[in-house]
Amino acid sequence: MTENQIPDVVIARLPIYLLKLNQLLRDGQKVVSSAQLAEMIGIPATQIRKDLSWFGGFGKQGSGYDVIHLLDQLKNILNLDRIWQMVVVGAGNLGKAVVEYDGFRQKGFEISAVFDNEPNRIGSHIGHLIVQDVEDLESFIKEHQIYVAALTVPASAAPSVAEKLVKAGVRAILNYAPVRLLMPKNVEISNVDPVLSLQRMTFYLPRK
Amino acid sequence: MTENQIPDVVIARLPIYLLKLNQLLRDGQKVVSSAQLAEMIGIPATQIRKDLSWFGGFGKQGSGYDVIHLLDQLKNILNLDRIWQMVVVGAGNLGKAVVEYDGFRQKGFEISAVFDNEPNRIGSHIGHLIVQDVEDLESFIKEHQIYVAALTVPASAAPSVAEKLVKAGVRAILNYAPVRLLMPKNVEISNVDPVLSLQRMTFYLPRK
DNA sequence: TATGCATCGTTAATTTAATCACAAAAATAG
DNA sequence: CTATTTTTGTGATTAAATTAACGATGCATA
Repeated sequence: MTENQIPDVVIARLPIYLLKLNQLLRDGQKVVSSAQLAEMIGIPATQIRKDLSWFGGFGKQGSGYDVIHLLDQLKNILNLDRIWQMVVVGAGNLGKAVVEYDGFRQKGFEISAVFDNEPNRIGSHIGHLIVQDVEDLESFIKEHQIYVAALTVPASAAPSVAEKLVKAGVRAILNYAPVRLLMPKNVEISNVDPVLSLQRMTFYLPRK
Repeated sequence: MTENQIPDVVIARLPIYLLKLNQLLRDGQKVVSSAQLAEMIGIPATQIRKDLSWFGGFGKQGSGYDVIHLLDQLKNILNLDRIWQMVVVGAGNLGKAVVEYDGFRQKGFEISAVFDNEPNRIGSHIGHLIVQDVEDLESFIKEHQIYVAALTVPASAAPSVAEKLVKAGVRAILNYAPVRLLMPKNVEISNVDPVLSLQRMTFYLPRK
């Protein structure tokens, strides 16, 4: 039972390749070598080739990778050859910013509903959406078969809301709350905490 | 010259410990063992001990770590025993959200100015700040000795603005633009790109 | 004060990831 | 058509990170 388990770090790099390939596509470049891609991204070429080889050979010896073909393949691998419906829980400033940010839709993540528990927020408009009562969260997720959610509630509320999301069927959570959520291992979680990033970087700064 | 180089991954975990310790402090817990901390965070206890041991022994055998003391030590290690002044470049929706988010200030990162290049934004108010002309960015950074910046401009503008920041003296950039910025290695960069996180997670989702 | 238990700090072992090195394939030039 | 160059894909190697193991130390209890 030696399952060909692909490392997480490899998966995490694929979206970066995707980003760069999209840029090359816009620039009208048809073919790219691992060396060129590597230089643009700032990692070794051999790592790109190794990463891609987990999924088979996408390149052509002597010339490199066809940009469009590699893009298609990566989208396929990452399950990005479809639109993902997504709910946002928490309609405060952060939730509002997430809903109004157009980058999600552009990349295939469509926000189909926003929820909150505060009566004065429920019913208000954010973009083209109307904030719904978090009471209706679970039924909405089940009915619309939602697998992806963004969590923009305060840290104190995050664990219980996350649990609700998972119970209803969500399998990927983008967590903006400054807490670490413990999840069953069939649920993916990504933490968006810019403060943690800053706190990491200050380690390397001169001590004034 | 066998410099005791501390791995990046270790540094990246310290802010997570900090986050949890702050929570324990608020909960009034005085002492915590590596095992308890580990369980709360969801990583092995031995990793926490190993990580901390890079910086010396902070714990007491038989009982564990004094929460306040460990907090102090970690803050010290991460250079968080001070306020960091920070500029934000880009006063669009994202920049506005960043400036209005109170979490930075609460954790010791004070936003001291916002810049943009659009004439109709320059002079407008965001929170208690007035949007300044990006022309004045470099002189401001030099004059106020700013080392930290958040970049909330469009992807197309990000590389040139980043270069300006670095030239003026910034050494840590929180990059919200969906591009990979190549930086000299004495400059730290953290990318905040929730779409990349989503694209990573969808790999693990059932294929519909 | 002595005994047992809890927990750290650290060295060693194991696992995982990154890099090297090169054969094979395709393109290009002569 | 052949030689040369380019570039991939991958097995082998090296490096790095994680995990395990355990001695040493402090605490609690009788």
